[in-house]
Amino acid sequence: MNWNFSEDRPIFLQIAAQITQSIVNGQYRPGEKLPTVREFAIQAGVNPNTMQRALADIEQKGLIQTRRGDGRYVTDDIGLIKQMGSDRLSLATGEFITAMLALGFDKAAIQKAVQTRLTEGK
Amino acid sequence: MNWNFSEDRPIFLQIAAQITQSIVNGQYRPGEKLPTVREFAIQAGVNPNTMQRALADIEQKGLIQTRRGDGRYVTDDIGLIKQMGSDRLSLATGEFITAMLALGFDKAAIQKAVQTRLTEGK
Amino acid sequence: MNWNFSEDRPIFLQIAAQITQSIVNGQYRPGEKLPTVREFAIQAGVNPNTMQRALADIEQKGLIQTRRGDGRYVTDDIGLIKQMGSDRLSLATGEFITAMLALGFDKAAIQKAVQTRLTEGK
Amino acid sequence: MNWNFSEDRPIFLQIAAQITQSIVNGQYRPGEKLPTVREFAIQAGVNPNTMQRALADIEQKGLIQTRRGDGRYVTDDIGLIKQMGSDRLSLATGEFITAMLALGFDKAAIQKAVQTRLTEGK
DNA sequence: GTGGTCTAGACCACC
DNA sequence: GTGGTCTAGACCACT
Repeated sequence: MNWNFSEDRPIFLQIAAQITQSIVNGQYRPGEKLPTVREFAIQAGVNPNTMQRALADIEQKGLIQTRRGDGRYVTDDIGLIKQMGSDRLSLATGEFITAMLALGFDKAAIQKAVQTRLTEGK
Repeated sequence: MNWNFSEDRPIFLQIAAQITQSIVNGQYRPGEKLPTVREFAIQAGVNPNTMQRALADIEQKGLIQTRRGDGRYVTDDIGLIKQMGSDRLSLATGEFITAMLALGFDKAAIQKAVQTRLTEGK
Repeated sequence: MNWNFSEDRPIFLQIAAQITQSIVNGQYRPGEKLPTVREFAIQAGVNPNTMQRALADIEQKGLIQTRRGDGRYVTDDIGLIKQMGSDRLSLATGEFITAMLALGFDKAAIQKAVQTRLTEGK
Repeated sequence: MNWNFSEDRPIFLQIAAQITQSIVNGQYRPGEKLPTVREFAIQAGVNPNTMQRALADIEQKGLIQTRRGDGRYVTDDIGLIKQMGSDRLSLATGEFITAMLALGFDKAAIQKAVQTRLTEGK
């Protein structure tokens, strides 16, 4: 995982987003035990408090669960994980398109821009 | 213009983005005189200082120009305005796609999501 | 005269400086009649009030004199004009060197920078 | 640092220039932590907001970096700092010489004035 | 009447 | 405790 943060958003949110991402894309598998807060914190080079907050954020969404005295585990509710991914796709797509339409681009232009980006990395 | 702000980002940035948008999409035309800081502030329901900061932000990008003792004007550099729009489209598209790929969606899924959204409002 | 103004200083001061300059360097000769405020204003593309203020500024230093019902004339006090030039040279040199020393450049570096600039246009 | 401000320029610009100067001349070293906004503000006898604006100005040029919740640090990019110094020297020299030539002084006169000033403090 | 600057003081997010 | 944002209100320079 590449832990480089931008300065315009809270670090803990960026961490939460990245870990969530890793769960959704399967890098951390359902039911798998996660590193400790301290390990995560060292790895990311942030204060343990910050990491704690990020994990609490994810837990609150149900993606991870804390077993006291044991550690944190990815949920084994595969449906929830998939749901989370779909939600993000849907939400991000909606925001993206709305913003571009507001800028005055028409549907064809947006479609073309997406197309170009998707194929250029080929 | 709809001046409703979300709480998770600085208001002055949201204002700057909205006014920039209005310039890019042609709502404010090149060379046109803008409302005064105070008018804008009242309209948006914010403090004149906040509005001033937003406008300074836009000016710093070259989209508007200040004539002291007179008022603020949209730049008449049409190229710059178009450029700004293209930049935003390109940047937003890149971020959107990168984020979705990171979530584990493949190109087909992304394309389909965009397609669906674009045609559904039809 | 090239009337292009920077935005970070009052326009009337920039105008005053330019006209003063033209008197010091002999472009307007001692005793010569100057254009009217209105002519000057049109030429420079500014409000007559602004030009008026600039000329008042110069007059207050004694470089020009107003003869009511007639017009404005450059002073015929050649000594004063020369003095004004020397003052500016001295003042500007002092400010320039003080600022550069404060930035940490030593005398040799400053001298070299001046030398280079003076000879490069050759 | 001597915090005495002239009235003809915005205070925040004067502050920014002075702090920039202190970074360029090595008074604040690369990577060093700067005083807090409030400390700086008290020291200079200005409102914290004014100081904040000055620091934001410097940050925008890349000379300092903000670590949120922690403090501000001088950049450790020594090249950038040196560059900034050179830029200022070059810019100031150019402006100085251009202005003096416009006043009608020839190269020899300018050179002599600089020379005199540089050696007189000896 | 325009924009620009400054002060004072409050509140919040973040580490 | 750190920086960031916002409000309120005043004053000034400029056109």
